This record gives sequence, C-alpha cells and structure tokens, in this order.
Amino acid sequence: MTLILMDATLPDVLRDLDAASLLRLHTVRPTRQRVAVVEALAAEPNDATAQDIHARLRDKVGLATVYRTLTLLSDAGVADTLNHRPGETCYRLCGEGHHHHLVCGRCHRVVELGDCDVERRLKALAAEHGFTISGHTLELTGVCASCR
Amino acid sequence: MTLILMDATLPDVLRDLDAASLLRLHTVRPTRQRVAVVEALAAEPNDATAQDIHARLRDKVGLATVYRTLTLLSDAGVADTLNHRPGETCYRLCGEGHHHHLVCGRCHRVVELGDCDVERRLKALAAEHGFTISGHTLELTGVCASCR
DNA sequence: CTTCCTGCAAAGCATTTGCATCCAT
DNA sequence: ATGGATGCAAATGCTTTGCAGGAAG
Repeated sequence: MTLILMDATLPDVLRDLDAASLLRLHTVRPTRQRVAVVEALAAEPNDATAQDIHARLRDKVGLATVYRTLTLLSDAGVADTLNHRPGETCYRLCGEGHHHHLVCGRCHRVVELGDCDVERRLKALAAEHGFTISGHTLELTGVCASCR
Repeated sequence: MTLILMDATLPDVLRDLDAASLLRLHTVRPTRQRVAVVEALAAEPNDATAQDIHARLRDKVGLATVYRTLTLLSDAGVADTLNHRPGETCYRLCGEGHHHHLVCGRCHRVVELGDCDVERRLKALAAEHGFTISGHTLELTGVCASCR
C-alpha cells in the first residue's frame, strides 16, 4: 500500500487520499496543523522550505510546529528531504516523482529534468549494497549555455 | 590544463603541484591563508566544513577568512561544494573524483560508492541542455540492510 | 486522566558582514 | 601609495528547544 503511494504522482495521491488518511496510513496522528502542512506541501509546485510552508499558513500553524511537522513527515516517509541549497532544508511529498536539476553555478538558473533511465540503474546499484531506496537527489553543477 | 587537474585524483594533484601553484593556475592570489586552507582541504580524508578547516588552522586563519576562502575556491573551480547535510556546507578539492553516497535515513550510516558508468550518461544528458558540468552530488536516501 | 501537540519566546549554530588594519604590488 | 585580504566582533537567518497551556483518546 505504502509502496503504491510512493510511486504514484502527486495528483494521484491527492485524488484518492486526503491528507488525514495519508497521515494515518503512516501512523501519524492527523492533527489540524499536520493536515494543513501536508496540504500546503501538496499545493507547492516544487520543493518548499519550512519558511515557505509557514508563509502559506500564517495564523494557522506556528513556525516551530511547521519545523517539527516537516521533520516528522520526513521520518515517517511521507515527505522527502532535499538539501539543494546551503542554509535551508527543502521538503516535498513522497511520490511526486524524482526531480533532477541542472544548476548553473553562475546565474543559479535551474533546469528541471524529467525521469530518465539512470534511475533504474541507481536502484540496482543501491540494492547491491543492501539498501532500500526511498528517494534521491541529483544535483549537477556547472554553467548553463547562456552564461557561457 | 585545468581539465587535467579536474580529472586527476587528489594525490596526483598534490604530487605535481603545490597549493600556491594550484591557486595561481586558477587566477587566485596565493596568500598565506589561502594556501593553508587548500592544504587543510587536501589533508582532509573526505569533505570538510568551514568549521573543520578552521579547527585545523586555529591561530593561523580566522574563521571568517576560512568561509571567504572556501567560497572563493568554489567560485574559482578549485573546490566543489557539497550540500549533504542540512545546516552546513561541505567542500572538497576538485579532482578527488566524485563521491556517491548511500545514506541510511535511520542510522545515518554512509556507504561510499565508487565511480560508475552512470556518470558518463549524466554528462551527456547535461550537454543536451547546454550545460557544461563541473561537478555533481548524488544522494540516495533509504534504509540500510542492518536497519531493515 | 494521561499523553502527545502546539505556540511563543528564548536559545543555538552556521554563515555573513562592517570596519579598521595589514599586506603585497 | 593603493586595492585587495584579514581579523574581530556584531549581526543575520534558519532551525531547535524549554516550558506552559491545549487537544485527543
């Protein structure tokens, strides 16, 4: 069940399952604040920082709770943690599909790549080391065409 | 010339080139502090944070200068920036070969992977988007065998 | 009731910045 | 001399924590 969710795309997850049910599935008590955070996370087109989420939920959820909730969601396997940027941690709901980015080191432009077959190889590689992969981040650093 | 350095392994870089020459090659003025930082970076077995470097250079280089120097080295293409961990930025000299990690989300154990042919594919992929790649980080998140 | 959550404000850290001083050309 | 580099300390900004009040089972 969980696995199915993990592989589904975000729209699918939300179509079939409300935030509260998603939380229960992962043995996380669905409080008002947690539901709000999950929904905010789902509403975010890409990744979101705790600050981003809190901005959407002003007056509804305290900043500290947003931080605590995101950590909780990550531990529970509901959200993935991304460390793209130095100084802040990004989150996204699991099951949105992996994102690969091309980051220009000069202008910081970001090109988003779709899934590719590299992915399949990575999972096989991880399996050889006894790992069960729940997510990954690939960051390519370089200079984009226009900057060059 | 630069390219050769980028592809060499760390020991090679240090065998043929002292820190000062390495800096000059990248048009960076080799001050006493910068040379010290490069050497400290080379002495570090894996990645190092600014704090790590500063710990090795107590009384020799101020913390602020370590930060400024690492940023400079990264911009100049002497060092790569890694965002493994939330809250702190890691650096390593370019040319140490790319590191791939398997990170256990539960016990945080890290398994280091050697280079693999996935790399070649990534560069081709980036080229299709007009990017010139100088480095990359791949982070796989999951649960290791013993935790499972 | 009892346990877990939350909010608020007060820390905690890594990192950056302002400014006076110092160094190299 | 002159522009860049450094050190120190103050300031930032993200994140965590302590604690008292609240919600859920």
